[in-house]
This record gives sequence, C-alpha cells and structure tokens, in this order.
Amino acid sequence: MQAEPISTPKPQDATQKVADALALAIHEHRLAPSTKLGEDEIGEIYKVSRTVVRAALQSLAHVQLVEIQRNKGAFVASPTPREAREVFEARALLEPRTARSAASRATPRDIEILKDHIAQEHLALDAGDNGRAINLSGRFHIEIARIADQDTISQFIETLIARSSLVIALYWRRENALCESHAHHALVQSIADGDEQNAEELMRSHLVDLNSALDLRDRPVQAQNLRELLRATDQ
Amino acid sequence: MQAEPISTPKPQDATQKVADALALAIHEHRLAPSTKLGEDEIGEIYKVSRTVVRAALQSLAHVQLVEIQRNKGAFVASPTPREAREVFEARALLEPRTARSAASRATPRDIEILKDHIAQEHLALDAGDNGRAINLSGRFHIEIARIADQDTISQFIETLIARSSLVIALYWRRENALCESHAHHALVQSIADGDEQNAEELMRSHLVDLNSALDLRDRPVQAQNLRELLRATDQ
DNA sequence: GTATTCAAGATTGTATACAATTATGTCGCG
DNA sequence: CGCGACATAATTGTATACAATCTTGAATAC
Repeated sequence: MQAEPISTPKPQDATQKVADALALAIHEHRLAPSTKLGEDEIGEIYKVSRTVVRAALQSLAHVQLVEIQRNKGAFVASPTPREAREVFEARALLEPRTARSAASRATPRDIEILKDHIAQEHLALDAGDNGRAINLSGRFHIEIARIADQDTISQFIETLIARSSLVIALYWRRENALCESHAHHALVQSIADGDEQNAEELMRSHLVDLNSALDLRDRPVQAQNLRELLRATDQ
Repeated sequence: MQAEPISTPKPQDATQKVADALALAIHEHRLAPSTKLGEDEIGEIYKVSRTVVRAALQSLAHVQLVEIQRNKGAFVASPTPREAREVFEARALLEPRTARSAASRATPRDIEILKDHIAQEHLALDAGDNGRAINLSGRFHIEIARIADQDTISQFIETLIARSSLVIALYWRRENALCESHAHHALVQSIADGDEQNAEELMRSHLVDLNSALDLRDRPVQAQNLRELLRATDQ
C-alpha cells in the first residue's frame, strides 16, 4: 500500500467508495468473472446499508463490470468472446487517435507521471503481484487518454480498459506480460518527443499485440450460466 | 386511501420506465437543460418511491443526461461549449466507421426500418413537433449503429446522441433541420447499395454539417449556476 | 436600510422494514 | 430410486423512516 490520495475521510460519498473498492478488486483479478455479489454480504463487509451497495452495483453495471439480473442479483461480468473482440476493436478505434493527441499536448509533468506508472508496473511484476500489474497497465492507458484532454473519449476508454481487465482474466494465454512494458516505454518516448505519428502507430501496434495475446475461441462460458447450460444441454 | 383505480401495473422494471420517460422528455426538449429534477416531485408523477426515482436519476447521470450534485439534487445536464465540441468530435470519430460497417451488413429489413425512421421524421417536422423530430433524427443514427452490429460502439454512440440532443437544445442556431433529412436519405441510399466508401464519407460530411450548425461560442451558462453566479459577482 | 445570524422548512443521503420473487430442501408418489 | 410438488428460507425490489445537509426567511444589530 503506497501513498494514495485518500482524501475521503468518511463523510464523502459512501457509494463511490464501495464502487471503487469493488472495481479495484475486479481489476486486480481478486474477484473472478461470474462471482456472485450479494448485497447483504457486501454491505456487511463495508459496513453500509444495502441502499448504498445497490447504488454501487448499479454504477458498476453501467460500465459493464458487473451484470445485474433482475431478481437474481449482481455478478462480476463475464464477457463473451464476441464482447471481448468488440472491446478491443473499440480500443483500436479510439486509442491511437488519443495517443496522437497526447503526443501533441503532453507536458513534462505528464511524462513524469507516465514513467512513474511504468516503474510501478515493473515493481508489481517483480513482486509477482500480477493483479496490480494488470491494473497499473490499464491505468497507463487511461493516463494517456487524460493527457489527450478529451474527457468524453477518455471516459469511453476508461470503461473499455475496465472491461479489458475482465477479458484478460478470461482469455489471456501468454504468461509474459513483459512485452507490454516495452511497448509502454516506447510509447512514452514518442509522446515525450511529441512525435504524433509515431505515438499513434505505436499505440496501434501495441493494441494489435495485446489482441493477439488473447485466445478468443469460444468456450461455453463458465460459472454464471452454468445451471442454465446444464439444464439446456441436458446431458 | 390506498385504494387505487386498478392494478398497479408494475410487472416490469419500474426504474427503467422512469428513466426512459425522463430521457424521452429530455430528448424531445420538453425538459430544458438545468431543470431541477426533484426526487419527491418525480416520484409523485410516476407513483413510485424515491428509491426508484434515485436509481433512475443515477442511471441517467451515468450517460450524462443529468448531473447530480451531492446534497443538491439532480438537474438536466447542460453541456458546456467544450463538452459540446467533444461530443461531436467523438461522433466524428465513431460514426463514419459505423456507417461503413452498416453498409456492408444491412439487410433489406434494415433498409425498411431506416426509411421508416426518415418518414416519421418528416411527419413530425410537418406537424411542427420539433422535439419529436430531433429525437427521431437521433434514433436514426442509433439504428445505423445497431445495423453495424457492434454493441460496444453502439452503446457509446447512443450516449453521444443522447447528449447531442442537449447540445442542440443549447447551441443550435439554424432553424431549418431539413438539410438533415436530405443527408439521411442519401445515407440510406448508399447503405442500401452497400457502398461502404460512400456511406462513410456521407456520414462524415453529415456530422460536419451538423457541427457547423452549432454556435459554440462561450456563453456564461444559464440557469443552473445562476444563483451562484449572482452571489459570486455580488451585484 | 443593509447586513449578519440563526432557526425553521425543504431536500437529499442512508438505513431499516416490508413485499415479491427466487432458491432450497423435504415429503410423497410413481 | 428417481421425479415432482409444496413449504420454507434466502435474496432482491420497493417503500418508508430517520439523519444530515442545504435553503429560506425573519429577526436583530449596526
């Protein structure tokens, strides 16, 4: 645990705190896809009422980190291969442009932040904390979007990266996420240089690399629909 | 005094119904930007509790149709010129690609639907129902995204078009929205022909046209911060 | 007459209570 | 022994109650 901006003493929005905590757990792969998120259970954990928990869960459902089934409850989302493909297609559409824009706008301070992200990512990897590394890797992309100074598109990218974390949890096949670090480093370099063309191209190829590290062949999904599946196939 | 006329037809999700009703009202410009949306008031109108109303408002806040200020309440969103610009920039980034994809996938049934949309839009315009016309015009774009069969990007476009409705309410300067109808008609033609290149280009220029019909020069925003503004300037 | 303070009213934030739906486990029948 | 129906438990959906915060307005001091 490092110095994080914990400026939320208590009288701050409790809903946001719960949503953030759950999102972090999902991003760090501590909560696996299809995990049931009972309202009472979460409320007990965070010492808040179901009212607050429900608001948090709905918030997460809006960015598709959780799926809410009426009268059934909330579950950590479990993207289908199709959804996984779409997420990365959308990223391929948005992020290269964003990287270009970031290259044209980045301040020295921004570069510092990006390099810091990479450093922390390395630390997490060395410490074997894969979950944290994945989260940091995602936040690196979010940071670039922030630098690009396009709030609307940044928000989209943020949700896409959140979902990417789930996609990775489900469909990642390679063990070495190291290629990423190299790609990120090169990206920062081109952004620092203000080389828009290169930044855009590096981001594009980086996303292609990420995508190629996924195995999106259909698999009949796991826990969530398990009961329905078994009942349907009726073996 | 609990006796109500007949059934309280609430088999379906009440929250969604309230959210849809409010969204429609906003899209049709019956609710102006910065309008206060009191929870009790809305609850009384739709005969539901504040619990449901709050969920609906939060849902709308997620797509930025309303803005929620802590301890202050919910207001119909009032995009700044910057936000307005960003919304259309994002549309320019996403929709041409979507139109291309739609051109490659559209079925005869899809073409029927699109043409029907245009027809209804004409009817609304002739009837002088501007709100409905604007809403239909937006849904035309959403329909194209649906045909493109990319759910993730479609969702983004849907929120962008929703916000566009607010932008138009605030910054539209031309009276004649007729140009749109023509543009839509040409778009359908190219999609029906499967002419991907043309569809993409037509969508691009259509969005440029729309954007050029906006007057995004800053104006000190209106009602919402009015009180704060007056108190700050202290005249 | 203007400005400041403070108390009452109104509105939102959160917790709890009740209703509706779904899941589970037992009993009885074939 | 397996299957299905029913009762019970658990969970979610909705409503209401209470607490915290903000707004409003009036009384008072200057």
